[in-house]
Amino acid sequence: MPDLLANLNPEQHAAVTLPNEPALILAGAGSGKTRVLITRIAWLIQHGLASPATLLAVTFTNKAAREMMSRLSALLPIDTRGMWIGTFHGLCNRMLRAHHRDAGLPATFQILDTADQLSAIKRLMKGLNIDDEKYPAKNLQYFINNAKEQGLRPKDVDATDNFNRKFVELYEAYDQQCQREGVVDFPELLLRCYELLAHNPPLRAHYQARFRHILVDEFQDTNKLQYAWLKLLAGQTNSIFAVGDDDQSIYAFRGANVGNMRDFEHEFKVRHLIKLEQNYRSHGHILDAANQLIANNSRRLGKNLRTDAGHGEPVRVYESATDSQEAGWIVEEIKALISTGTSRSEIAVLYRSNAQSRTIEHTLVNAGIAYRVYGGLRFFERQEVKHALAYLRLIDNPNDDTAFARVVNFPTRGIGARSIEQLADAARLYNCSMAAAIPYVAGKAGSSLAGFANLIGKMRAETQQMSLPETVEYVVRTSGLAEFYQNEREGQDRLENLQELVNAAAAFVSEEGYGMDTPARSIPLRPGATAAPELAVATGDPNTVVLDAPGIADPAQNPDTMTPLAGFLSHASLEAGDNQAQAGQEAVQLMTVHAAKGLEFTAVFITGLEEGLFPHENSAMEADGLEEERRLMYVAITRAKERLYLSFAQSRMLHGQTRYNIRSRFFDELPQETLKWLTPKVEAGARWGGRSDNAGYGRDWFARPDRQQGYTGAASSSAPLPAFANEQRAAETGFRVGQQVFHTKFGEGTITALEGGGTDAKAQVKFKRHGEKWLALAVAKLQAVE
DNA sequence: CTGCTAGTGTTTTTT
DNA sequence: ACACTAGCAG
Repeated sequence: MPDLLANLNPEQHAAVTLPNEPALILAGAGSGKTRVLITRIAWLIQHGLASPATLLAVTFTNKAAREMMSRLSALLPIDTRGMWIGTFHGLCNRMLRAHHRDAGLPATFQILDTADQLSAIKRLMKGLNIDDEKYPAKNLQYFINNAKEQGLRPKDVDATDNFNRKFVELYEAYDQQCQREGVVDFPELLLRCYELLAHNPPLRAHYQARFRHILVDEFQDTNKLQYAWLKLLAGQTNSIFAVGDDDQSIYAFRGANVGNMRDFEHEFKVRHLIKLEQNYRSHGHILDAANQLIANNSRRLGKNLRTDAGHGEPVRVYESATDSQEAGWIVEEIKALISTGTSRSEIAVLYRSNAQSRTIEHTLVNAGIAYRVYGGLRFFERQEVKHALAYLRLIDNPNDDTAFARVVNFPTRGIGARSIEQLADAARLYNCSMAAAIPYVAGKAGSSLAGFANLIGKMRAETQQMSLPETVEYVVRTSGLAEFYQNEREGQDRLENLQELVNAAAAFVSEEGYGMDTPARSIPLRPGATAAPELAVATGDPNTVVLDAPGIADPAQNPDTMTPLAGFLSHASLEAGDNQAQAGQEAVQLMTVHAAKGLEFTAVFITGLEEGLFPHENSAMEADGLEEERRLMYVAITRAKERLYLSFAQSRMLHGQTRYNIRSRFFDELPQETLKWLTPKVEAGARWGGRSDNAGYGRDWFARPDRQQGYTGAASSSAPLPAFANEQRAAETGFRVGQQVFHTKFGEGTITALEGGGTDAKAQVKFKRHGEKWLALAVAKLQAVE
């Protein structure tokens, strides 16, 4: 029996061996959070306190779920496949498939990803003749998802004004459309599952009796609905083992509610609150910086990281004039790091927003340094892959209008916008799907549509006995997609991706344990399994089935669980694939701070540390926005193991305009003794002439004279804006940065910087012909050009 | 039906 | 700056 508890520190040990009672583990960055979670599960099983079937472990990402399963099976010789370890959405999908009738869904219900959802909403609004100017589809999408994540159906939403009433009305129409088409969006998976349990006492009792141990990772990221779902599953008797870090809560913008941690503590009367504060990642100075920064936040649960490693190196700070200079310096440092033996993949360049990567990428390319950027299109989001999936979806569920609209004329088969409009009208008239409305369309349009219907019908018939990979290959071929991309000049990559989709289907079949020949659209009984593991309450023997609630469908006998095809389509929606280019390559890592959460690197650059950028200006308008930015900075700092660089630039190109920024307030919140300024530290007031505070925060950076200003929110229009440093100078010197000026000798130019005050005031001017020059305003005769 | 142009948006992101 | 989309001309 492996000693699971060896090498755990006292807090980790205590957390792993807690009794089965509500527990909150406050796990600081780099404190071995995942290890505790996994060891806890293994320990429960090893000591007979739980069986794999009575455990439920929830994560936010598939990556985290996979890591949990692989590390768990490394600790204990168990098959993690049947265990309820997964993402909120994945687990809800599983439950809804098993009980789709109770949930009011067809067996083949399909999942709309965010893009599918938006096109479904656009289609709906078009049909209802809604003015997209007045009610933008994107806003409606946000409104709907937000409502669902609060657990609100249309009838529950408080419609305070006509505008909101319209949104509620559209929300209702959207839900009806989804229901008719047999599709669910992401938040619907959770809400539907929540309602399934809430409205079905025997089913709820069944799952409550089953999941004696509920473990939640990244608890600070849960939203209201996810927390409500967890409470429902826990019931009165079960406990939740929640692991999280309020200081790393950086997803409020997508509905995460840190307050859930406090609520959980009170509502579950948590007696076991354990803080993991021993950090195994970073050197001392880095942790000191993180600790002191985050201490500026209020309403924390409270935590201070400590390390046994020494102070290590100081935190290096660099100021540059421009963003390209900043990039140049980063590249030089990277070269130096590489030459002293640091692996490229151990170096990360972090930024607040994606737009910042461009300059850095350019500079890296020119220097010939391999890098990789996180983010971007993922495999199942590629258009050719989505096209192929749409055909597969239509085979399984002809009512899926989103899939129908996507491929009815792709590859082109003479079905134009007019025909599709006619068809949509007919579908609305008969309240049926577009596929079902085809017979009602007359004329030429009708016959070409009938041709498409025949194609889908033929595909459905001929794939009846095919395995999943065969089905995918057949569809890619028969749909005409393969031929289309074959003939397309730039279609080679897309063609390869379609082949990759066939491979993905084969991999899926093998990973899920289906027989390779299992027909894609039949309900399989997995070979080797005497029954589905889902409802097997194993008491020692994992193959012993004890259905502890009579009348609850056993997925093994119930023809209502997922077919390989439905499973694959779910998989494609729920797991869009890797979004990192050429994984595994020895390359410098470029990513946003958000994307860096959970990762660690020997050397980390945090770039663009400027007011307006980091903290981001938009955060000033949001409640607790600044605190979230600070947590983000905290996450960024704690990624570094040995060496941390902080940099900022005086000017930066953004959205085609040069912006002049002052350094981030975060510099003032760090312990100065840990910082080593590589460029002279200029006191905040000095550059701009006597101001010591960080003015300028919250300014509307995007004001553009050539474009009409849209609605920017109440906060920006009603609250008086603080004075902006450059404007402050403008009042004293009569000039401002960005201003066009004329000089008798150098001609026309633009002011790029202002410095000093009174008789010492200087301006840096970029002349069209003579380059950049510093001019003393008292001497040079600069004229403003209007 | 395809290809161009004008217009627009532009923090962070998973499912 | 740049990428994406909607609308329209060919």
